[in-house]
Amino acid sequence: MGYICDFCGDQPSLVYCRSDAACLCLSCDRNVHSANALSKRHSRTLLCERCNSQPAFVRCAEEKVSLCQNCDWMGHDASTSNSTHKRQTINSYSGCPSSGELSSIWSFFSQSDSAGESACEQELGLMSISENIESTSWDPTVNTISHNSAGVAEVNGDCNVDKGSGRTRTSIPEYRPAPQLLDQPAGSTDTSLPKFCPQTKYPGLSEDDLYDDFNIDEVDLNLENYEELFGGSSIGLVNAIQPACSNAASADSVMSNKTDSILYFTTKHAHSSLSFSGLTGESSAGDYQDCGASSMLLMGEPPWCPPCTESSIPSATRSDAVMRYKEKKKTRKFEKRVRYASRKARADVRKRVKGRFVKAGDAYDYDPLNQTRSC
DNA sequence: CACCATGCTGTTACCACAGCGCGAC
DNA sequence: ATGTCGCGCTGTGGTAACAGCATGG
Repeated sequence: MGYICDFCGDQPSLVYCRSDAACLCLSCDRNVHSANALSKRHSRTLLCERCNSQPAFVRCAEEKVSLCQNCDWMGHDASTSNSTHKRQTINSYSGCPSSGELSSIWSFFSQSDSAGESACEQELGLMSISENIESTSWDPTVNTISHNSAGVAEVNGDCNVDKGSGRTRTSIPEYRPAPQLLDQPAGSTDTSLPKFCPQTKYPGLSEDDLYDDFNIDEVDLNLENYEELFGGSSIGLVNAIQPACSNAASADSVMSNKTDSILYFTTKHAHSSLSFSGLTGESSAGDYQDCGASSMLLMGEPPWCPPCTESSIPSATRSDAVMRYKEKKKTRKFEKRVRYASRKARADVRKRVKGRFVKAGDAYDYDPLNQTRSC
């Protein structure tokens, strides 16, 4: 990733698509993400101009560079004079925005960066998460779990109203093109810094839908069933997170509300880099940084995690949400995705000894075709 | 409370080989 | 520039082995 567009391999990359884990030039970004409805839902943001590999989440007004969380920390450490630099959050976007719309989100974004209007822009030139929101079945009150949902731009500005149901989404702030200036210096990190991460979209239960096209499946590979999601096997993960959370609720209180905390983790996991299992003590925050979500595991309390999870969510609402979540999971398909049907076909008929493939002609104890033994 | 045995669940390695990708020519 | 060849790697499923956790004594 980085420097050159992953798609065309020609133009400098400018945009990072977390769904595709790809760095794209603006032109390819439009082309790729205008392909279908699912790709339009991909959340994209600018590419970090320092490391050229991570999604940027903040714009340093002084240095005029877009930075990922890691580079921001490195460059604006409290011990340096740079810590006083004014920085502006960089919102992510979905859909197929025009350069003008990008400029409206990112005041620093120059329309000259773009290569002109595409057919996609002319036809679909709106960025929106409304489609995603509509698809969610979660109660809006559940979404109040997250309070930092300003991360996604809503150009048509009606995100507070669920078009499908007409319900008011009080928890989702209206998009304001005016830049958010970060007044606090980066040095006062611990608790404040992760909270302004704009990349984290609606990390409540509705994430399930927002990232349905790719993330949840990957989560499901690791957390196959509901019992595991809500049961003890995740305790270790939560406990692993816990020591890093300087001001988070105690592990006991977290686990006392298993459903919610595991859902928090699940959605975070869905947001963060694809594999969590490889996280070791030697790993740095930057290694697992996905602009906030994953690094927050290391750096502090997630911004969407309310100080008191137990009291802020009515138990009826929670159980209602859990019930819907269970139903939804039930309807999902967890079939293993076979990439090469021909290989599967061969494996299906291959003779085995204790489950292992044997050479053709050798003795076997299992024949998938006729269930007989050769010896 | 600590320890141990038992049972259950989830993960991983193993095997052969067709087919794919890539470099060399 | 294009086609051919050879080599190395990948991925496929059932099973055993192993790890980890929960429970009861």
